[in-house]
Amino acid sequence: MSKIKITLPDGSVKEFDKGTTPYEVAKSISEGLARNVISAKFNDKTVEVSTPLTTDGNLTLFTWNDPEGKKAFWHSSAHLMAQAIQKFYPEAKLTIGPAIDNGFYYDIDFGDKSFSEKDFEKIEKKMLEIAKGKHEFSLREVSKKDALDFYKKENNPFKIELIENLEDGDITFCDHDDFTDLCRGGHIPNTGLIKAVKLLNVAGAYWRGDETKPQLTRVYGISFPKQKLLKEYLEMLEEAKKRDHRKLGKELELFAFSSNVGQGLPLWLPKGAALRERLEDFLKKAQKKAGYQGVVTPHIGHKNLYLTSGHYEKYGADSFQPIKTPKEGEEFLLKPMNCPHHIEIFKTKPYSYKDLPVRFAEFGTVYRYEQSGELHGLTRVRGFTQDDAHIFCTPDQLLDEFKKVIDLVIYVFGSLGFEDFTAQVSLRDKEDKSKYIGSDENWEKAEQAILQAAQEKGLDYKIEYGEAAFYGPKLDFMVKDALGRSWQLGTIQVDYNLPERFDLTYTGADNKSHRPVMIHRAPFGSMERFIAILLEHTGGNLPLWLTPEQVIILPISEKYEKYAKNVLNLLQNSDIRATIDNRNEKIGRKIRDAEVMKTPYMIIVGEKEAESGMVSVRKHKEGDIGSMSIDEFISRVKEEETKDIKQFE
RNA sequence: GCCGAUGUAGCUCAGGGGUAGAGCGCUUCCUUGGUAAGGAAGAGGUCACGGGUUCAAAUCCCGUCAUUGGCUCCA
Repeated sequence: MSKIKITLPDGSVKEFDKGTTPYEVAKSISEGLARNVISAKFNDKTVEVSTPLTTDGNLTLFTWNDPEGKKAFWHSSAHLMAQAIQKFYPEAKLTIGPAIDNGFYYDIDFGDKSFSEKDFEKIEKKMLEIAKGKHEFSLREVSKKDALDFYKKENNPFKIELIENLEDGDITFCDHDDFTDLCRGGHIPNTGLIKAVKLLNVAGAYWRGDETKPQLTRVYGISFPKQKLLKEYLEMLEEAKKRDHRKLGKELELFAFSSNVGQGLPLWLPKGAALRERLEDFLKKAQKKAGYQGVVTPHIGHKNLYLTSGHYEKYGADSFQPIKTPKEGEEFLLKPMNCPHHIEIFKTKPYSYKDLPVRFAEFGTVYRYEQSGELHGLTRVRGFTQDDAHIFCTPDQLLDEFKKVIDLVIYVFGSLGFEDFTAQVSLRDKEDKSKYIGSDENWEKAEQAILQAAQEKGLDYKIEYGEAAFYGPKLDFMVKDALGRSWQLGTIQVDYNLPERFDLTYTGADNKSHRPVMIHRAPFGSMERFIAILLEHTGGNLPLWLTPEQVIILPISEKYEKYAKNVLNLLQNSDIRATIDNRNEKIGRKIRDAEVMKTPYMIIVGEKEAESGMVSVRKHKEGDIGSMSIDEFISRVKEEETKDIKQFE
């Protein structure tokens, strides 16, 4: 029998009989690995653990602890779920059922039947029941004709469409138990490994993600090889709910919504407004150092402005509609972005190349008509404030300016503890250029500038095609919320096109007119979304320099209120945000309430303190940290307040 | 916008064809208490809104609005 050489990830090469399976390779390494191996990759192609290997190559074995292992596990679970669902809904037409980051889903056309959460329990039960049968997943090749015949018999147009787009010879079916599905592979050995199952939710999803195509029912679920892991996962979800910014915003009295004002229009309560202001001040300070100049522009702009910019053509129909002046019938739009206004500021005077770059910054509030179903807490709203700025520079300055903005974004993120962001370079859709304005040449230059800047800054970025703005490519900084959903916060965009549309010029050293390049940028992205994500990351335990109330003074009884007031004055003189809790409550109660409100420091004052002129300090979550002089306490707070914030250089 | 779910007191929620409940919060009184909930009394709700079915609707049905999980979208 001929032999094949298998290279393992550690570089070791072993010889096996031709036709050896990954499972057998695992077994040759250790029994334990063989028990746990659930998926494998051979020469960068996902294979089944039972696939016979017939050539030399690199083999990687995966267990549940590898992301690839989980993927195979969840993908297999999707098959199982589809099978269980078809037991109750024989007419349901299956489409696709992939693994996702946390679990799996299957998109199913239930026809005129409906499927809802009420059905979850019976499906879960059925899945576990089938799983116990330890049915093997086995992959087999089928001809295109046979595959089409199979689904024609089932009258499933979705699978037929999928198969029609596949090459003959490249089509495989996966069987387990009495269930067969079109599938390219990547399964666990058998259903028996699936020990715990939970369906999570149902949602509508368009076939192939296309709004114009039929809507299917997407059933989400998750599964585990141990019951305990499911329990832990559900507990994790519960914990994440506690960090939901919508819940924290209510509890900490930061913001609210009112249907009388309108959906997606946040109301900032005093504590939230003050929090925003501190963030704004923080950025303003850094921007001042970086050579930005503040500007202020109105909340509306003439429709012509957006006709010129191209925004009207692109978004006009999906925006809040123009406001008209009563007599002249002139049309104004609520501004959906600040760029055209800043461009008009640039145009108020002629520029020499010596004047550039100019950087106009504004915390500009904008209004966008987001479809009602897209609104989400503070992360997706209809009225929000961008920490916006536009840099107008010469083409020569572009790279350097762009890199400086990257520094600023990273400074902002670092100061607020967002270490695990993803940098995403958003480029044009290669296939469909009609969605964008401007020449190929301009786009080429702009995209190259971003890529070069990102590389030179050593950013670990990924490229997404089709995610660019219509006027230029972007570098986006994405951060996840408590539930792992990714949100774009900071953004930097290069724009050769709007300067052209608005005919912006500066005079060069050659005394000729030249076209400046624009950088659009917002390190926070928007105040609303940034604060939302900040709350979810900190669980509401904001850093001391940001937190609404830094210190609460808790008198033991009303006898010590006078001393408490003295302490309050001293703290306030040192710009420490403090209040007194002078309710007629016991100290234990006051402490509990302050802990619940996540107030970082509690000062307890009673007879001892009033006599000695000291304060007893308790730190949130940590408890009593002893007594100290008021001066000592003040310097402690001041020190902690500044330790998170380094100056922007 | 689409598919699904939800909407009961300021908050968190239970209930459910016969006219409204709890805990917390709030008000008043008692208590002046040393590191996570002191005690008592009281006020507070056209059960989101609009229709329909019914002798009777907060409850069932339809619509609207809002919230929410996704999809689509995101200048």
